[in-house]
Amino acid sequence: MREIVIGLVARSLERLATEGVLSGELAAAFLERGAEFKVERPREKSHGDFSTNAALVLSRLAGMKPRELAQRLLAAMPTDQASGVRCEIAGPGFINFHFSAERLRTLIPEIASRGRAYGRSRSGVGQRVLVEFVSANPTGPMHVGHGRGAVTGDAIARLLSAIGCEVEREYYINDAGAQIDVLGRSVLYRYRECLGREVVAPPDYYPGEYVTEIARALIDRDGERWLERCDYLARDHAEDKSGLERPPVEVVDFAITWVMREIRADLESMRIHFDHWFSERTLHAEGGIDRALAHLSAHDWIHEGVLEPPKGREVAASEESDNRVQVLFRSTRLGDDSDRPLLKADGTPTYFAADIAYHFHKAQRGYTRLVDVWGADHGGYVKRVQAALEAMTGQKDLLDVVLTQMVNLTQGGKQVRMSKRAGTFVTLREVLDETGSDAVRFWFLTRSSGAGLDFDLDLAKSRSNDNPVFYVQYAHARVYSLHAKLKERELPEVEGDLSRLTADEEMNLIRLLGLFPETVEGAALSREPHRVTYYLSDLAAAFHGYYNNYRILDEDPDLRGARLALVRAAGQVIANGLDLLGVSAPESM
RNA sequence: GCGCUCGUGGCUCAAUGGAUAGAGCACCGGCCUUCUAAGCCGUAGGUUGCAGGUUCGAGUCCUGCCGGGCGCACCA
Repeated sequence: MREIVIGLVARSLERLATEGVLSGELAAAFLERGAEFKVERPREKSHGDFSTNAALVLSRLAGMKPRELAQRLLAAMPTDQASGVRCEIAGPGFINFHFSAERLRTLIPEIASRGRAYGRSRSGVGQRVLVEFVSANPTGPMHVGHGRGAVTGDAIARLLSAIGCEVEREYYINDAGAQIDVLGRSVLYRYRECLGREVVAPPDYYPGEYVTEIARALIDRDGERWLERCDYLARDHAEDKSGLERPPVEVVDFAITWVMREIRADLESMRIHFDHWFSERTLHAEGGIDRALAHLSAHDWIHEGVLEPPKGREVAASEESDNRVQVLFRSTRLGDDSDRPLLKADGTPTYFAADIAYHFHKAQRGYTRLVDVWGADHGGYVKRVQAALEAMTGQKDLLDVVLTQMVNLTQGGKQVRMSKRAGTFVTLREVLDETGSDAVRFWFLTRSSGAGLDFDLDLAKSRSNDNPVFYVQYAHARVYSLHAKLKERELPEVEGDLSRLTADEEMNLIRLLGLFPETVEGAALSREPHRVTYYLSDLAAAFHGYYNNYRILDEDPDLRGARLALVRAAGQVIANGLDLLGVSAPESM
């Protein structure tokens, strides 16, 4: 619908320009500046279905008062009775567009014929987008926060596909680095323990029960084969960590594989599928990091220097080793507040170095756009990674980063404490088992990702109208129940007479249906899936309100057919919207 | 100290720079025994943290404060 109005305004502008209302030079500028006008949905209903500020924006250029220009535009507007669109000038020079009831009703057959495609568009055609999300370290099971990132990333990917982008999903596996050694050592610690050998907990280890499970599985596979490789765990290393050996690669791989299998299973139960699983190790192995550093170096983005310690922050006594010369990336040139280290003292790359090499790798794969979904605790890295990408590719704004805030679990109004230390750590798996994928997915998308989120376990699984997931899904199920009722009563399927739809509720419902494509496009472009969630709640409310006040299965077949057609269109849009969120649309509940 | 982020009715949150800032809970008032579920309809509730600025027009953009969250060394 919005396209129709944009088209009207554009043609009117062209006509004004070519009819010589404006001089040739002005006309060209006029048309170009015409791109700046907006067609939007007025908040105030009496202002019509759409409104444009074209006359306000272009009045200075035209040398006319806004209202005068609006008059000219209006006169040149190719609308007539048949178009079903009426326009008028209002306020300081807005042009408002009203769709006739007849014109609005044509949406119903349009939705019916487009079916699942209604809401999809082609504005993103030609874009190749890589969405990287989750990327949880393979050192333990996914927790609720990872779940939010997973759902957000997947919904963004779905939205981008819906506007015609070519989308791929990628998971970056941090299977290199110190935390992996800690994982391996944690497994060996439990391994010795399970085999009844003397053992002292190493200084750093993962305490979760899953580590013991991995250790048992390792025993099942390899028996006592690794015992002599972990003698050192019989000694205390709290004082001197130098005796800690690196765990054997076979053990580490076993553990990573085990954890990743769990993670994949969790993702699978949320119906999230990745196109690529990118291993940090392969990046190291294939020389990706050296390549990235060389690339930076060649363009003078690297220097050796000394970093100032951050001010106002306590420096742990053991950590003071300042004034050390290190290899730095000149991120300050691109607005970062400090240069960032690329190599550690021992010459091995920092995590940051690996990360920019990874993003360089992504950029070289030919995507027109990269989207990353990170936890808010990584917010401090956005600028430096973007800066590095800009330095390496010369492209600004190649990478969009969406940050997701914390999830607070509540039950019965009380907060469920999540604490690794206390062992009351709530995994995503537990929440999925408790409430199901639909509830988790929908609920995680009920807030903008930058805002904290309360997840009420009791409410999320309740079958009540206070539960937004239930409320929306139930609206969809009701459409199907009407069909069942129709058959039960042996009423004939008739086409109905759409002109019988005249009530305010009916018109409002149709208008809402027309809003769906714009909502999808806006959500995709701004990477804000919660807009769809809000939209669906609004639509479901309008649907339920209508259902409660009007008898859909009216005695009069013409009216009944028309109402059924409207309700069916609403059901289609709800199904399409839920699909964008990855939530099922049940036919009965 | 610095960076990111958020600040909107009592509560939880919406609002591509547009006209009179919207929902849902809760509250209050009314209706209801009807296609699937104790539901439905309505009223009221606001100086958008504060102060400036840009603009024809600011919750939205800029600057400075105040407050919450997250982060800040060769950890990933």
